[in-house]
Amino acid sequence: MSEPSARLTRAQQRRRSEDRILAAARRIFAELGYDRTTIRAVASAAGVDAGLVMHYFGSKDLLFARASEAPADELPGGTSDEVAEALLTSLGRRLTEEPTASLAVLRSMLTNADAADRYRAAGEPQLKHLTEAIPTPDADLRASLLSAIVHGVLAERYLLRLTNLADASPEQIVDLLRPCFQSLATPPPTAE
Amino acid sequence: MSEPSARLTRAQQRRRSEDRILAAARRIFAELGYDRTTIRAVASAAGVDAGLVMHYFGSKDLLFARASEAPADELPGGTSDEVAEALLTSLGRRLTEEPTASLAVLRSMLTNADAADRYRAAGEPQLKHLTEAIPTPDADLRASLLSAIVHGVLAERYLLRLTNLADASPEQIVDLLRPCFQSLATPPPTAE
DNA sequence: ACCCTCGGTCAACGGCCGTAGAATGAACCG
DNA sequence: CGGTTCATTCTACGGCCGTTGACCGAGGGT
Repeated sequence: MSEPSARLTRAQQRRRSEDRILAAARRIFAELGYDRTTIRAVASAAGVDAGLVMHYFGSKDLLFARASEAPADELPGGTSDEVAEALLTSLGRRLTEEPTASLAVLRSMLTNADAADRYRAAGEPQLKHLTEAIPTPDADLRASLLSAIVHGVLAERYLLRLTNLADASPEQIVDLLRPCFQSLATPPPTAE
Repeated sequence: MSEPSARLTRAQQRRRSEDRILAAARRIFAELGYDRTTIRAVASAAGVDAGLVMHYFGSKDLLFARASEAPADELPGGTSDEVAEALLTSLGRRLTEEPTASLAVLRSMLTNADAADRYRAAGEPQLKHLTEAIPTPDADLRASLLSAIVHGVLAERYLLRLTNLADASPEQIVDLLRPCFQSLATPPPTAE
């Protein structure tokens, strides 16, 4: 009996507004970073008043926290080769479907302590995972280098939009990086 | 008759103040990035008034431009192997002596268009150089990946200070990255 | 029909920032 | 010594921002 178009219950209204605010926040945080993003701009992009954003999310920090929530990729365990391939697959996916929420963190991490913490927290389990799979004493450094490479590529492709990286196909990037990842994940087979 | 300690000519005074302002600006821009750095903070760290900074440098943008001037590394030409090794050497040097001026750019490039342009401009000749030395059709992409790796490592070591990367010795990092760089700089010897 | 609830707006405050311009006093030059 | 230059400081303006609290009006339960 309810009209299919207009009428919304209060809960629906609220949810719709919150979703629109979060979507706008993710987009703008990812585009401008934490500092240059203003609550007023987010509100305006979401079609609401700035006061409403405060009302629902409490503060700019909390809004950023909510907007940058992103499920971390689960890397399956296994040999170092398998983990390297899994990391490549994860990178390939992130090169295919632009991960706006994690881009917000990536964009802001160099100038905002909260975002930096969030970045560390998101990367830590993956780092631990990688470290455990790499059978060398310097496993932790190797894992960190792998992480640095992944994020360096993502940053230059999506944030800096360096044309070479932005135009390349995910497969091409992944294929070029494969030997790179393998050399870091596995001890050199040359000496034995 | 001039005291060895105190008396300074006007030109000396000016030069001393400009140098102190530039040094403070480099440090703070590198630490906080463009946006969070205030002229007042730079002036205070340099022991002068904010008006003086404006008087000498004209604007915050111009101050940033002056503070982030850094001579680019010249990469010698040669085979792809040699260029890869030269890039590694350059990275090793930047891991040994912290390059404050380029850290200011690195810190700010994700949130400031000027810094992003400066970053592109600084990297472009090196990229061209790398591209010319790599004998594959996808040389430009390979060069960009190499650049992304270098800057990813620098950012995580100096800006994010991820402990694994911050504690490692430059030699260790360079050695681990060598096969990585070689695999990107040279076509795979497997297929032939 | 009543009234409480609550989504939403509006106007304002206090703070920090980049920047401009007047004022001061010492260094320089004749 | 007198006047000019110039390094330096002080004060203030206008703007943007995060945040607040009063206010409005339409649900929605009873």
